Amino acid sequence: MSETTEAIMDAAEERIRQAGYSGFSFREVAADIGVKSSSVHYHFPTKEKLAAAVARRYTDRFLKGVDQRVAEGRDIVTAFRQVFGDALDRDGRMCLCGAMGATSADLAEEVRAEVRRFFQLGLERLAKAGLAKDAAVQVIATLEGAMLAANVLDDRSLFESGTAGLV
Amino acid sequence: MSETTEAIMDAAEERIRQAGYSGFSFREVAADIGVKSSSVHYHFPTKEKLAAAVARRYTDRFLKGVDQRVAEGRDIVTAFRQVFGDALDRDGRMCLCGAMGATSADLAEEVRAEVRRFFQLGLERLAKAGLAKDAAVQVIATLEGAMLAANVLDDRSLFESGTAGLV
DNA sequence: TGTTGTCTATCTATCGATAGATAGATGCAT
DNA sequence: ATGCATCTATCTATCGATAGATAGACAACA
Repeated sequence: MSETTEAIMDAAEERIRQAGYSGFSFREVAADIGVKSSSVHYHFPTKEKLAAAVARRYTDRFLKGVDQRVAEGRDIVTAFRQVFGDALDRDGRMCLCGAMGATSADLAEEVRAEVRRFFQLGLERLAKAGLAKDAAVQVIATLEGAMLAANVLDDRSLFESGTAGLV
Repeated sequence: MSETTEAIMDAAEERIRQAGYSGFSFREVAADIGVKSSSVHYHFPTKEKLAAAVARRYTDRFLKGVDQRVAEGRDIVTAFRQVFGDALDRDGRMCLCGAMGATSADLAEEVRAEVRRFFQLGLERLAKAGLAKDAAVQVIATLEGAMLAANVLDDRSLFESGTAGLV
């Protein structure tokens, strides 16, 4: 993947996490990295393709982080909590798939499928680690919701306090 | 409040819950109720004012539902869970303030304030009923997140299973 | 007659997307 | 080694559609 392609995806991820799928544009992403919007189209023919690629990369990176922490000996719930917490700290924003999933019904089909994949694989990881279905759903739900609350009220500590009961 | 004003708010609420703040438009709302977009502007001068009014009505209605259930003898967490569940069932969509809050950083200031109010008053109600701060945040977070997961995966039962652990 | 509400018509700005040109790198055949 | 062709990556310019917003005419009604 070329340098520009990666820069486009980075900028797009940040924009989407801030404003959602319908709230980001080729022009903004292009301006962020100092090219023209037509150049973004060269790398990603449509908005749908760009958002889908960003979502897939996000999910893969997310799961990799979880697996890594589990390999280091942490229990699965703590691993999830840390990776969500990192995303909140490092980027200071919503979960990408939470931001897009909130308008799931309005997403282009390919994007919607990637967002679904994020939740499905997350639940799968938790189930394979031995959690019952209810517990797995509760973990994902609480983490996503706590991230949302922390963003809305602009108070990072809400993520900690909202998810403390999980572990 | 006039009949048209109410119809506008109803249509806007539905649109926003489906597509978020930046995903709904005056033209769509107008078409939904069979008027022109300029007529919507007559009742709500700006998009910001319209969304803020819809959010305030939503929050007030939401809290009224909670209070009512508490008055009927239900415990506060069950009351919250039922009201969230009703919103999911009756409207089949995200929580309005969840849908907008996901892009909180991108909202017009007045709208952002109303979304904040929803979370603040929700936490306040839970705290007044005796819940510790951590517990209150966890309840709101889990309910919002479970609604999100149910929407993304298009499976209403995920809301039940994700929030069963709260009560 | 004045108020209320809706209309038509229009404005400016931006959207996603496309066409066509260009400059530079790469590859290959003579 | 030279010269032609292709590929890559960007540009400028533009498309039709749509966004939010506004002005002014018109109708209903008190």
